[in-house]
Amino acid sequence: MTMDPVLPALPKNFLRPCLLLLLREQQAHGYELLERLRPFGFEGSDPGGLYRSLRKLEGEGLVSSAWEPSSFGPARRIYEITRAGMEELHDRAKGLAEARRTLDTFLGRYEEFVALRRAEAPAPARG
Amino acid sequence: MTMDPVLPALPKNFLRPCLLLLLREQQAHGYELLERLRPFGFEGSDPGGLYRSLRKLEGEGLVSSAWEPSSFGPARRIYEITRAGMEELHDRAKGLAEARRTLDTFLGRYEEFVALRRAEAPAPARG
DNA sequence: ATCGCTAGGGGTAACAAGCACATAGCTGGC
DNA sequence: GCCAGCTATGTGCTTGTTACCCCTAGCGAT
Repeated sequence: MTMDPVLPALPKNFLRPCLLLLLREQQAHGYELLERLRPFGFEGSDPGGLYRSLRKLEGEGLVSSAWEPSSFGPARRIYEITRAGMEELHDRAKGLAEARRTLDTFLGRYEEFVALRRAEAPAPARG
Repeated sequence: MTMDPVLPALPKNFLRPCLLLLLREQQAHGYELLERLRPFGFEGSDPGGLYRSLRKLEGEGLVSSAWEPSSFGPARRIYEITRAGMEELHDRAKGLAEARRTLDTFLGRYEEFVALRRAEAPAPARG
């Protein structure tokens, strides 16, 4: 059944550009990114996927990492965006801007039809 | 390599809501939908996926179909949206509106950073 | 009958997402 | 020492989606 109330319907590989953007704003380790990802629709879940994605980005040379020995807990792997990663981010941003335009088209036509409906049948069950 | 110039990065199940919207505007057969889908970022490709999606929608009761005997070519299957399909469309539209908000967040922060950059290093190579 | 067009459909391999589970280091209590 | 609990990083497994390429069938014209 899988009955979600609204379900986000985020873009396809959205996690990757989000990570690149966040790392561009500020280098970080995975656990921290998990928190900073929330405003982008990732509800704090799935650390596994996050780390996997980070390792993949590193494998592609888009981010680099180094261990940081922590004095109060286990060592962390600090991720940093590379120059190639920034270029990738630019490209993805272009694609996402286009996706937004497409979404606008969709939502525009959707709402247009809703408005039309309302005009045809005003106050269907009222009074 | 598979280097797409921009790559659309559309939402995950975007085809489905698009089909529902198009069928809500006007009933149609598959081949026609293939054309009408273009403004939504589907470059006329993959008829297979389209038909599969349509059959699935029908299996879920969101669209219904009937054969229309054509006098000048092979018969076509005409698809029509059902009431359940319209409700599904409403739900998806909510989700997509949320996705657009998320995209706005992303692009806002992205451009913010780009602008900041430009302020730091104004006119790098300009006569 | 066969070619070419329109229309509808299937198979599959690659990839992404989601979920649970495993590992490892450190701190604090006993 | 030892165990519990926290932080931090990671792996495995199972599904879902996507993308690509191929196949069938009806019809009109040659």
